[in-house]
Amino acid sequence: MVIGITNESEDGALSTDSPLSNDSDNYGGSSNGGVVLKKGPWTSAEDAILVDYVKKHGEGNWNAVQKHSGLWRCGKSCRLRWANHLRPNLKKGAFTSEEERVIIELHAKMGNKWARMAAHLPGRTDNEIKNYWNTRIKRRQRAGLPLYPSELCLQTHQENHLSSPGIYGGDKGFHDVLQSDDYETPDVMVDSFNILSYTPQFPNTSASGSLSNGFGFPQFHSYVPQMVGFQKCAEELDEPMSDYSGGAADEAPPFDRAQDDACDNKVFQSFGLCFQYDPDHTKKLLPVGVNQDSPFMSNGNFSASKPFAGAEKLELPSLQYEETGLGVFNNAPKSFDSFFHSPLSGQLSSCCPSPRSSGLLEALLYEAKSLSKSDTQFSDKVTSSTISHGDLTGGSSLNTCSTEFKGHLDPTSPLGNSMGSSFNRCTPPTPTNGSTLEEKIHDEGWILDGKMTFDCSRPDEILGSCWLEQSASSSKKRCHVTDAISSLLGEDMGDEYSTRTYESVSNWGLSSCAWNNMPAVCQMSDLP
DNA sequence: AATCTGTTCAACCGCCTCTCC
DNA sequence: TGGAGAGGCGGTTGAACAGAT
Repeated sequence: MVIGITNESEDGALSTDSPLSNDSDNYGGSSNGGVVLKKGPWTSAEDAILVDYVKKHGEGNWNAVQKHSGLWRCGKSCRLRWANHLRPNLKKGAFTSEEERVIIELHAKMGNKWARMAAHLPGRTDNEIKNYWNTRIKRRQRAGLPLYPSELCLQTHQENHLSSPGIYGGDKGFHDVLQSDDYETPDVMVDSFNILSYTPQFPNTSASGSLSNGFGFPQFHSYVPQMVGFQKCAEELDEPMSDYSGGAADEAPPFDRAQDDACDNKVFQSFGLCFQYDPDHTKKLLPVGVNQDSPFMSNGNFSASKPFAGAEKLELPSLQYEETGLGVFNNAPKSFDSFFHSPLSGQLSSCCPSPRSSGLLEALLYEAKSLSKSDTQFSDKVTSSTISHGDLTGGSSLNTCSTEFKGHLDPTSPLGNSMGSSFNRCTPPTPTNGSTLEEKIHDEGWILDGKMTFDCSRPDEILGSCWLEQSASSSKKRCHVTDAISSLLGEDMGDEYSTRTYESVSNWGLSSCAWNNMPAVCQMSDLP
């Protein structure tokens, strides 16, 4: 049976004898036992009916509203309307600065627990908060700002540092976490205001004296090229880089000194991945706090869906902060220094503002532009860097990148997969030959053919030796790259940028090496 | 003035948990 | 104990609006 729907004028006045419904043609409706329930915007008449009903019967039993009031709305819709718009004591209007502050704090601690957050903000609804947050995310993303104020990060970090020795100092290595077959996101259940955070542990790194703790802010989950920004900020602060990289045990990095917001932001934006620095160079500078549970890091992206404090059962990411998914290199200060002091780094920092809110495409363009400006100098590095750093590997087994590469492309990679996610996110158009970009990589060998050994810890070398040199020495491969990038970006953009963006692609690979915990030296051999 | 693009926010949907029988 | 219903929650959508071109 379909109940007849009457129409209601725009002002809510009923045009027929029933206040219910109407407009179902416009907004559709769901069938509930043959009754077509109205959907879409509520009219004032419907609101009045609902308010009247609640006054008489109280909240709850929403499915009974329809029966008792004749309001042709499903119970859920009634509940939502009441909770979000009709219930008393609702605050309307923009959030106050205090409310915003609370939201930010709460989100840092809770993640996307809108309802729980709303409980701390009288008069505000979860929907409001959710909308606000999503808007804020976009806004800050556009502005290239971190989601959370640095003070909050620092505060939270300090709390983390103090409150979670078991996590930071745990025995379970990051390898274990990452590589266990049954890896799963660790749950960190905490009291809402007693924050614990989870940061994966890395092997061969001391719980103290590493930058992991110091940089264990999600904001620092970025990528190496952007570290130049960090350096720059350090310079502005008159703080030599060594102060950071060689910090004493338990010494928090002096981010609290970066009071200047602009600089502060630079710092926080600049460090995506966190590195653990081993001063004796025998250990790798490993990405630390590559915490996929972080709201900032998932799939190499900034995710706002999770509290960086690690509260709550952690969720899959929902969005954002598409960080430039570029390289992650894991090595000791030499790499830092060489990178920082390389012409490339200088130009990167000085010429090309990092696309903070960029996604893969932006990252590509950014990288392309950056690298194009440093081509001359950079090429020098390229031609001299095809070396193997076996000394860094110790007894590490060498993995062929053909194997690892598949891992990189695995969107389920627990570390979020800079490369896999990049490809998967972008889902490049099918290249002309019908294969995907990934397939091109494998099948046509424009990346991997030939024997090649490179040091994953040396992005400059990888960029040079693996990709650039290959490309430089083989017009064919360069063309392949060009084609692939064109496919990825679309013909127009690809034409413009592809001759540069193969460097970026190499960064993805590099990033993936680190993220997938590859040995420091990756051997590209025996590949098609 | 028309069109395009971005933003905001109300509402819906699907999934999950809880409660009751 | 398990199934059904109700409610809650978070993600997503799309209309309305505003600003830019």
